[in-house]
Amino acid sequence: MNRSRKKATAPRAVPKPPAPPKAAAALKPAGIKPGRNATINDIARLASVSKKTVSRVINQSPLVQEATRARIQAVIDKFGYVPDPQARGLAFRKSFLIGLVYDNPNAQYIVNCMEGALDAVRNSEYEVVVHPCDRKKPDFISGVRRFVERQKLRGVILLPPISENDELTRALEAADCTYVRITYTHIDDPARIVISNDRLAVAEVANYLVSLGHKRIGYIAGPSGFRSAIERLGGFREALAARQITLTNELIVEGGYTYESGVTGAEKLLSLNPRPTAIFASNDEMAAGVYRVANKLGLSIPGDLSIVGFDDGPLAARLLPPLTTIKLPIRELGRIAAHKILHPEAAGSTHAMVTPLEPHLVIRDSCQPPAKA
Amino acid sequence: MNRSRKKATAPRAVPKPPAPPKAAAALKPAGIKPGRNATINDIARLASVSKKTVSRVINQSPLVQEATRARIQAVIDKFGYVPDPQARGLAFRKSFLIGLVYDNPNAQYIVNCMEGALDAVRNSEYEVVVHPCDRKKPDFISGVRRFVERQKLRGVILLPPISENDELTRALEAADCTYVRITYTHIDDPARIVISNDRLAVAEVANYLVSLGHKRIGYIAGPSGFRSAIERLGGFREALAARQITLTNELIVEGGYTYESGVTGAEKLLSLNPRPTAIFASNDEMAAGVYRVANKLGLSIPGDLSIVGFDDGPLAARLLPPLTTIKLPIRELGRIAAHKILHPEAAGSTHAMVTPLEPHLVIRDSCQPPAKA
DNA sequence: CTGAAAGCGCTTACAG
DNA sequence: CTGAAAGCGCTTACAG
Repeated sequence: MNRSRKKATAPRAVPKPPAPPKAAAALKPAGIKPGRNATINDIARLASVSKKTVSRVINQSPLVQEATRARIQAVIDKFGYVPDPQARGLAFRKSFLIGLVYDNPNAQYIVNCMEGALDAVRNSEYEVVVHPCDRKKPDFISGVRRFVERQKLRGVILLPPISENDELTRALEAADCTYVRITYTHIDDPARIVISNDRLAVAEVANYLVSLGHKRIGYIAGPSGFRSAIERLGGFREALAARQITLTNELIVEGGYTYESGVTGAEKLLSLNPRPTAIFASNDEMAAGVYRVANKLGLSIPGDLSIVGFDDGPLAARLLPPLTTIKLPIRELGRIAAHKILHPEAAGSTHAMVTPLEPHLVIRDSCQPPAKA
Repeated sequence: MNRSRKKATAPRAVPKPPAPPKAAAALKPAGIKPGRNATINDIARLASVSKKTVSRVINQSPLVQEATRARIQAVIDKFGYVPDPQARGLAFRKSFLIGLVYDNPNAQYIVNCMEGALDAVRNSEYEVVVHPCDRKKPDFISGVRRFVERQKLRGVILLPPISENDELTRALEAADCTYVRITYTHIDDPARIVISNDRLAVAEVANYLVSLGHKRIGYIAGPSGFRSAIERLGGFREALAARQITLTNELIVEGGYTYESGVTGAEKLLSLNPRPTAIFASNDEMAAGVYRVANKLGLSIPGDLSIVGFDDGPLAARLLPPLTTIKLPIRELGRIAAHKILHPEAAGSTHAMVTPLEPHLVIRDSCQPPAKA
C-alpha cells in the first residue's frame, strides 16, 4: 500500500552530464531503472543504436541489417522489452484497441464473439474493449462515434442487429474507423463483413424435418425488420419448396426472438386445424416458448410435436427433452472479424474468410417422425 | 476508402515564424485543423492561455481563477474538445482502461458484471477491456500480469472464482495495479472487495422451504474449494438449524456447478429413502439437472419434489415449471467494483458500498408444500 | 542501412 | 493563480 511513495528517487532536475559518447553507454550495461520496465531508449542505449533503429525492428522494417536486427532483438529478449501500446498509439494516432459494439444479442452470443475476437488478438498488443449501446436512443450513432474517436480505435466489430445499420457504418467511416459487420449476406465490401450462413443452416433443418416425414411444419419467424429473420425464413421456405412442400402463410407467425413471442406464436400455430406436426422456432428462446405451450396443451415432445430451435445457447441442452437446434460458429465469426481488422491487407481476399465454418444442426431429442393421423 | 490520402496537407518542415505574440493568436480564432479534433494546444491558443492552464481545468484543479476557468470552459464546450485519453495516459503512466478478468463464470454473469462496470464508467473517459483466462494454465498469473503492465491498466475487476486467488492479487499489487474482487466474504481490505451476500440469500431459501413445510431437504453444493460453495452451504445449514432442522450429511452432495453434476447429485439424493421433498441446487445449471432426473423418475415438480436454484440465469424462467431461484445483483456488484477503482479515495468508506443491493429469492412455480406422506 | 530532430497530446516539476 | 521547459515512450519526415 506504500507504492505511491517510491517515486521520490532521483530528482529529475539534476543536470545531465553532456551525453557521454557511445562507448560510455556500454560501460553500464544493466542500466534500466529499477522497478520500471525497459523503454525503447534503454534498448537503444544497451544495443548501442538509435531508438529509431530499435523502432524499426519493433515494426519489422526490412531496412535493418540482419546483424543489427539480431543484436537488438537479443537485448529486447534479454530484458523482456515490450513496446508501450499507449505511446505507440499516440504516435500512430491509432490505439491498439478493438471495439465490440452490440445492441442486444443474448449473453452467450456476446461472450462467444468476444472470445473469438480475443483469440485473434492473443499474443498481439491489441485488446478488446466492449461497447453495448441502445439503437433506440436518439444519440445511438453519435455515442458510438464519440467512443471510437475518443479511443482512436483501430476498428470495431459490429454484432447483429446493429451490424445492418448503414447510418452507423457511414459514421464510422467518417470517423476513420475500420469496421467489420457480422451479418447474414453480402451487404458490404467483403473486407467489411463476416457472414454466418443462416440460409444453409435453415435448409438443414428443413431437410431434416422433411426426411423425418413432416409435411405440415409451423415456422416462428424473427422480427421482419431483421436481416436474420429474412434470411432464415427465406432459406427455410426455399429448402422446403425444393422438397415440394409449400410453407403457407397460416403456418408462419412473426415473433420477436423472445420467449414470450414464442409462446404467442406457438399458441397460434397449435390452434390450427390440423395442427402442424413440427414447429421450427427461429431461435432457442422462442423454441422454449413452444415447449411451454405444448406442455400446457398436454402435447408431448416429440411424440405429438417436434421442435427445432436456432442458436444452441445455454438453454437448448437443458430443456426437456433436450432441444435439437442450429449451432452457429459464433466464436469463429468473432475471430475472423477481428482478424480482418488486424490484417486489412488480407481482409478482402480468400472467400474462405467470408464463409469460414459452417453452422450445423445439433440433433438432440426434440424431434421424431410425426404420429400417424 | 481514400481517407489515408488526406494527410498530405501542410508539410511540417516549413519553418515556423518565431511565435507571434499572444495577441496574434486571437486574430485567427477559428484555427483548428480541419478534419482533426481540437487538442489542448488549440484550446490554449483560442482561450489565450497556456496549455498548462487548460490542463488545470481539465483536471479540475482549484488553482484556476474562476473567470479564467469559465473562459476556457466556454472554448472547450464550443469546440467539443475532449482530452485524448491516450496522451493523458502516457503522461500519467496509467491508462484509462479497466480490466474485467475472469476465468469461467457463465456468460450471463460476465455480461451482467460488464454492464455494471460500464454503468460506472459511462460519461467518463474510461473504458472496459475484457480478459478471460484459465486458472489451470501454468502462466495464468504471469499472463494477467503482462496484460495489466502492458496496458498500464487503471485497475481490474476480478470475478469469482479467481477473485479468491491471493497469488494473483499479490502479483497485481506488485504490478502496481489496483484490483477489486467480487467475492463472498471479507477476504481483503474493504476497498478491495465487493461482496455478494450469498449467506443471506441462501437463508432466504431455507426459510422459504421450511415455511412451506419441508423438513427433509436435499442440498447440491458447489465444488468444496470454492468460496461460494462454502458460504452457500454454511449459510443454508445455519439458517436451517435456526429453524430446528439439521442438514444431515446424507442430504448433501457435492457438485461442480455443472448440469451433469446436478444430474448425478439428484440421482443420489432421489435414491434416498425416504426421498427429500425438496432439493436446493446451489446454482441454476445444477437445478436443471435435477429437473432432468425428476423427469426421468416420473416425479412431478413441484407436486412430488420442490426445487430451488441459484443465479436466475437465462435458464431459470424457461424451465418447466419455471424455477424459483436466487437473483444476485451482479450488475450492481460490477458497477460498485468499477466505482471503487475510479474513486479510490471513497473505496474503503461506507459500508453501503460493501453490501449494496441484497440478493433475493425470485419465486416462480417450482415449489409447493410437500405431499402428505 | 542508420540517425538527429521534431512531433503525437498530454502532464509533472519548477519557477514566479 | 499562471506559464515555460522538459518529459511520458513512441513515430514520422528528413537527411545522409
